[in-house]
Amino acid sequence: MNRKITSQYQAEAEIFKALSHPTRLFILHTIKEKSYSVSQLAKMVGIDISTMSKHLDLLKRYKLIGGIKERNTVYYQLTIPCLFDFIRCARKMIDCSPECQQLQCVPKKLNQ
Amino acid sequence: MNRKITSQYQAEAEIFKALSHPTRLFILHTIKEKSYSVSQLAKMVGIDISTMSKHLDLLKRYKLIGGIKERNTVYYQLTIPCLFDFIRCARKMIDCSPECQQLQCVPKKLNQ
DNA sequence: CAGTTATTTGGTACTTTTGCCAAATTGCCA
DNA sequence: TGGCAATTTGGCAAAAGTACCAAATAACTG
Repeated sequence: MNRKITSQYQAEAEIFKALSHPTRLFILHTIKEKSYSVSQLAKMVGIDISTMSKHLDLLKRYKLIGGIKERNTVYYQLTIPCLFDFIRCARKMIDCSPECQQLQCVPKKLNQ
Repeated sequence: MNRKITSQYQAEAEIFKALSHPTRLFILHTIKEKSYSVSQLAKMVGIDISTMSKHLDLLKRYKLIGGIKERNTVYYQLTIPCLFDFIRCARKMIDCSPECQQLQCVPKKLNQ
């Protein structure tokens, strides 16, 4: 059954993995309003340009962002507008715990 | 600035990381309707019980699931009901690409 | 209490991810 | 064409994640 589960959830897991690094979340939030170049983003975060390039490449591979080349600078921008509906959704979930307690949707008997 | 970004997006990134493994997504979907024990889940996936225990522990650390002990078996269940609103939301995003093309929300000039 | 069952923890090996440096590539401009 | 600027790629080392086995723990049962 291992194979079956893998194929079913692999793709989904990979998207989450793409979103599972602070720098990449920063990128997505930062280029939401305005495109930035690789070196601009690298400077903002304080990491090597090549490292930033690789983060951007990863996001590009999952079609979350895309780059537009002007002269010899690549400006990155969001490809999927609904990405932020999603992230808003994620935050709602993350903040859910207290709400959950109000709504009493925590399992009745939790061992500690 | 590195520090600032880390603190701001670290927590969010960690939640995504918790969701970035096929087995853990399987767990969440499987215990949605009905609680299962560690060994039951391990058998379904076809991995070692100790490995499954560690996946469950990770999800528990992020308060996504909780365990109820009956006799000497621990049954795991979802803690956050809105988790699936979120996952539905994630799937919508993942399936977004074709929609996006219809809606022409792909950047105008994408270099390949 | 001794044995059994279920889970967790510790240890180890393997793989993947991340980040830097250096080198290669691409495209502009004099 | 030669040099410059921006980005990408390759290589390596450190860190993190994953999976197994074996041992430890916890809780029931005779």
